[in-house]
Amino acid sequence: MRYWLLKSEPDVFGYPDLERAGREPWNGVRNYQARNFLREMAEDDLCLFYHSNAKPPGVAGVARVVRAAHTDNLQFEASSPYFDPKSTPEAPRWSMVEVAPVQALPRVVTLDELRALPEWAGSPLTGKGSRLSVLPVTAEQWHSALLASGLAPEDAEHHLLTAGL
DNA sequence: GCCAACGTTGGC
DNA sequence: GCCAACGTTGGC
Repeated sequence: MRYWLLKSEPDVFGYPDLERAGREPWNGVRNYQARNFLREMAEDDLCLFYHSNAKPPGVAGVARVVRAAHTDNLQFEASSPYFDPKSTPEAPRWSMVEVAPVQALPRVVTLDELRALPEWAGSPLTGKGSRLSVLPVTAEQWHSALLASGLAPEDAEHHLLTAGL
């Protein structure tokens, strides 16, 4: 059981959109490092849903991986912005997972707040100029972020989160 | 294999 | 809207 962070622009697809959708393919990732992390994800791994390009940017919710990595077919669709002419069905280059909502955080934990937490020092998220959109989160980072959101400590425990699904 | 040009991300 | 940081592309 691992923890991750997924970035999404709320103007395009925010945490409330995930709640409405119920389930969403995390497609369109076209960065090799991010793709490799997607491929490491397992079903029931938990994700911090991060709002990028937001005011303020920060973690808005918790999501769960409901399907492990498989082919992102948008890479084959010429009309898609995520089309990759160099990829072939025989050797697909890009993968996606599917995620489902777990719960909205009582309060958005902003990037500034995360930067102030010692657990987040050295994370690709808080580093200057990092653009990585899928990244691993340590258990310490996970708990510190959820506690900062105002979740009761017992609710910040992942097994209670998953039990409440 | 180098690296300049270019496109994108995402905080500010 | 700006622009720094970063990844990718492609000429050589």
